[in-house]
Amino acid sequence: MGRRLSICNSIDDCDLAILANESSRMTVADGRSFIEEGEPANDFFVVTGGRVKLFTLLPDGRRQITGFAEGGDFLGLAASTSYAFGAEALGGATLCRFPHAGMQRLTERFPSLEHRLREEASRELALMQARMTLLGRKTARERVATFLIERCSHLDRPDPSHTIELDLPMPRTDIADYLGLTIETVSRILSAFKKEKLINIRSITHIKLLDPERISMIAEGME
Amino acid sequence: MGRRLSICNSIDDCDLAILANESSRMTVADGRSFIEEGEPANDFFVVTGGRVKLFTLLPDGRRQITGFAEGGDFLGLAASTSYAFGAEALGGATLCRFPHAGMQRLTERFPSLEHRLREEASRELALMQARMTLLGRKTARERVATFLIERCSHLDRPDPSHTIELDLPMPRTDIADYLGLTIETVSRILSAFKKEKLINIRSITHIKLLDPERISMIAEGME
DNA sequence: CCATCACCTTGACCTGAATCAAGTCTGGTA
DNA sequence: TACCAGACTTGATTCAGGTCAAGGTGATGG
Repeated sequence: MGRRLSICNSIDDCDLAILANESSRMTVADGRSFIEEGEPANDFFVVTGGRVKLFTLLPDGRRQITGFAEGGDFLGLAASTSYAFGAEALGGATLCRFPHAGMQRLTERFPSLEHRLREEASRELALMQARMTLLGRKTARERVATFLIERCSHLDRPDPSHTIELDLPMPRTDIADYLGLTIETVSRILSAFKKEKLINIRSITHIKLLDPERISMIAEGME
Repeated sequence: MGRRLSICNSIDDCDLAILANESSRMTVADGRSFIEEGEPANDFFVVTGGRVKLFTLLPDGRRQITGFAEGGDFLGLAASTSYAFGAEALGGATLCRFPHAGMQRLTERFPSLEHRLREEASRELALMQARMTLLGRKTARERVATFLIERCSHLDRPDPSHTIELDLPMPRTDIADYLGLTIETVSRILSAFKKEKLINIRSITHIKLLDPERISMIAEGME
């Protein structure tokens, strides 16, 4: 997710008035949820600011975070009649909401938009494929390493130097639920990485990768 | 996957000649692979007969099976420039191959096809969401139960009676790699289910669900 | 009709990550 | 400056599932 063309770009002669007509802006406060898993799916969303987490729940409360979304990301493709996931703001977010009906009017007027949506879905599918491998086959160390590397690709300016400064805007609980681990395990492994001089933990949210190369290797199970 | 409309149905005045022009049939023998992960993605595929497994690999050979596909299923959406997965026949399969260029000609002529592809991708996304929860948060028992229930939905005639006969066309190794377990664990849990009178194991590939209701409960972690 | 081989099951044991249980750190409040 | 609450870390212990190691089973061929 992140840093790629917004859906507007697929509308060559992008008539922004029409686009605005079919959508409405909304603001979601930290921790507030705006998509309920299983509810009828009536809207698409585009994240315009802040961050959002997507998740599914088991009846007893176990949670799997299936993705984080930020500015420019598209939400709601993983839904037929009802949403296959819940979504909730992570530190406050602003969204653009597109009712399905309106989106359909848009795709009729701008056929390339439909193609754009498919591309978006494909990209998401490819990511999920990798995430299934992470959840099904990687060790805890590999998962955390993968997570760190993944976060790097969300940076605006991929630092040219050898060390990379990372901001982890989500609490450990979310990282754990994203990686299929417990918070304790995530914490322990970050501590271990620190002891191994792979990272510096400047604060809870701010981490510096001292050896991104090596962390990538660990992420792929090739350490 | 399975038992839903083929892409042809989105072509209202379906000109089969045109469709045939843009595609080629192929046969893949048992165990032969026809998509290599990471290779440039030039084709879409539709499974017309037999079965296929999709998977990703880690460098050391660990494998995650990300899905099984059968008649009518569409392959290749989870790809941008290169395939995000490998694919291999499971007991022999026949496929229809659509080069991207040809597919593009088709979507130009039949715009609703593009929509159909997006729907297909959405459906797949929703399935993957559930599978991530399985891999990240479910116990081995829950995974195997989920697998059995999932297989039911692939049956032609969902048996009206209370017990359901299932055919598992894939070896234990594939089930294990699909569920993120080992073959031993899969085997043990099937034996446990048998001992608990939840299933009968008539042969390696043929299983009878004696209490589908209860198995569903286990699958959702509510036993 | 037996041998073989591939696949599956079962058992014994081990281990990575979960669970349970203290601490510690941080930032907000008074 | 001290207090508090919530989030994080760390340690001790447990346990689900993995690993290692025999057996079983059933389809194929000699």
